[in-house]
Amino acid sequence: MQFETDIFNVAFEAVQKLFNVKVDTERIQLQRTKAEFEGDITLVVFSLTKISKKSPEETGSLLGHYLLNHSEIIQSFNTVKGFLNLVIKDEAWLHQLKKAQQHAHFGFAVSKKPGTVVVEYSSPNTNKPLHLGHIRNNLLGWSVAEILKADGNEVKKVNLVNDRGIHICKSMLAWLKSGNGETPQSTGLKGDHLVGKYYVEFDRMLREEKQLLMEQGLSEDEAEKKSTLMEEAREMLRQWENGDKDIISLWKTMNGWVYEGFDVTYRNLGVDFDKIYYESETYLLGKKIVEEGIKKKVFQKKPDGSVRIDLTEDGLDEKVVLRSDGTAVYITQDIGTARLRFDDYRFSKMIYVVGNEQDYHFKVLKLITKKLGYDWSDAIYHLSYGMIDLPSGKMKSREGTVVDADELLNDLFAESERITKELGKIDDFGSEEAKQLYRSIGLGALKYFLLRVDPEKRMLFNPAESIDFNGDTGPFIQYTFARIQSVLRKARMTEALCEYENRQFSNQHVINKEERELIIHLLQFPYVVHEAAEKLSPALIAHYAFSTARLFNHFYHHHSIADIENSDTSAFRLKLTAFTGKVIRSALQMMGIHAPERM
RNA sequence: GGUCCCGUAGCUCAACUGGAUAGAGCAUCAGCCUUCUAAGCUGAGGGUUACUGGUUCGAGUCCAGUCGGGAUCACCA
Repeated sequence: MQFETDIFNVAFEAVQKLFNVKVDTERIQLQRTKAEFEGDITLVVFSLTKISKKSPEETGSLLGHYLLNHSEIIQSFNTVKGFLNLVIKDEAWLHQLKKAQQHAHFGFAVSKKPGTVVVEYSSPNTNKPLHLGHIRNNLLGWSVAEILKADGNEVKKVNLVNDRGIHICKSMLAWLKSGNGETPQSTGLKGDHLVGKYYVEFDRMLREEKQLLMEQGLSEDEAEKKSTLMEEAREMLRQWENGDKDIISLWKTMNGWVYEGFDVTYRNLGVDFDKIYYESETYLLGKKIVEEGIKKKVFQKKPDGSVRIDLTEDGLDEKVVLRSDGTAVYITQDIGTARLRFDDYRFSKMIYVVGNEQDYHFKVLKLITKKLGYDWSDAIYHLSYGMIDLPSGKMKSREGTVVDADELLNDLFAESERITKELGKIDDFGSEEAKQLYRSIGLGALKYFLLRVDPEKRMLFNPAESIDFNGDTGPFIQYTFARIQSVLRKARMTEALCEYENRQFSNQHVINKEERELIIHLLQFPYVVHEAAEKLSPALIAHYAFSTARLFNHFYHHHSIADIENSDTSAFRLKLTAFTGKVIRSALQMMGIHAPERM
């Protein structure tokens, strides 16, 4: 918060002088004053009454007088119960505003922090197309990485493609059995969708087989074990790990289709990576580490051939790290991948953006790396985000209740086109320019919708209502930006005002209520960015961007910015408007949302 | 069953390390475009923060219990 340290220091000194005690720093609590009271910053004095041995009102009043006399920036104060509300001088705000406006990258950290932060996100399986849940993951990961960069961190975005394992074999097997040589070219299907079709097909065939077995009196578990299809899939995985030429070749082909499809979706979403890891390239290292771990007695080889780790003492269970047939499981490769990453980046922190359904997995991963003696184990952090629910419940790919990423994007682009055309504000745009705008508005709606919610919390998406373009939405913020640019454009074409950028205002410039509120809010931006980075929460940026837009619109409707008699006031307001635009653009940028000049 | 997470307005979400009268948007109702973009602005109604107790100057926030929802405890990922 702006002026926090200034006031803190004087308050600290005040307590010492007035009550003759050196206080613990946490006793001095500062916060923004609530809107319904007069003041900008509030000192909560309850915790100081024990020291002052006076009533909260009296304590506040004594401190208030001291602060008023010893701080340059305080205009006045009032006490309500145990709250000491401080009014900061307008000239102090204006002074800060001037400094902020001169800042080339206001809101972004000035100095670099030591160390490298690795952010893993996306991490798709190559057996099915991306859905809404993956979109939340991608946008969260991307945005968290950008926010960390803005806060001065060296950041590497990495993706871990889960390109091997039993699930891929299922798609391959189904394609071999009933694919008739279909390809993306022959079907016109996007590659990831084609492969996904066969993953679903495998599941259908398996259910059929299990049904037959269960009719013979087997339980579901037994049926799964007895299933010849499952056995074939497992056999395929063994052949794959043995490097069987045909299997590898088919695997390469089908994964290739998926990657082409993913690339399109990633491009649409505007996410990118510094490095892509493939499980097929890390699982062997994982297996090697497991072998070493057996010697170190971290893992135990069981009579059935499987390798396990006993985590019961840590409150968890016994965990398999290698199957009895020697093949690797999920955690095996994750151990290898983590180690490889450390060798690559020597990270000071590694953030895994992965859904909360895997909380257990990451507890295990952290524990295993710890037991293996890796000191970077503590640097592992699981950014665990909530699932997206539909009104009907959880999304399930097998039951076809998923919201497909590509479909959703296209729907949003179409909706944005419809609304834009209806409003008719960009009728002079060329078709390509218009198309770009439809995309950026559709994406703005989607990204804001997903990022505004606290990552930890699960959220609800209603396909029937889809995503709004009015109110607390991305397009509202984009619209406010476009409106700002429009005002500035007009002013630049006015002879009396075109020089507004070069005009300097005095700290004694008189400001109104709406301007004051907006200025104070704008000056919070760097603190918000810092907090968002600490909490790894793009939601804080989203809320901030929204309230910035709301405050600006409020100001806009109460005062005329450009066409007024007084050119000093006008120049001041134009500069304030331009600065607001800059802050909004930076905030949107951290969420990957484009700020359009017109819409 | 064990472990963990969640329950805030009709709906979707806020509420800084415990702080003042729990805030926004959507939806509903009533207003505002001869003026810088109405994807906007102004106003109204809407709450026992699931429930019961406790901790204290103060609890949506912390603790215990109850009810309701979810995740996980795979030789799936």
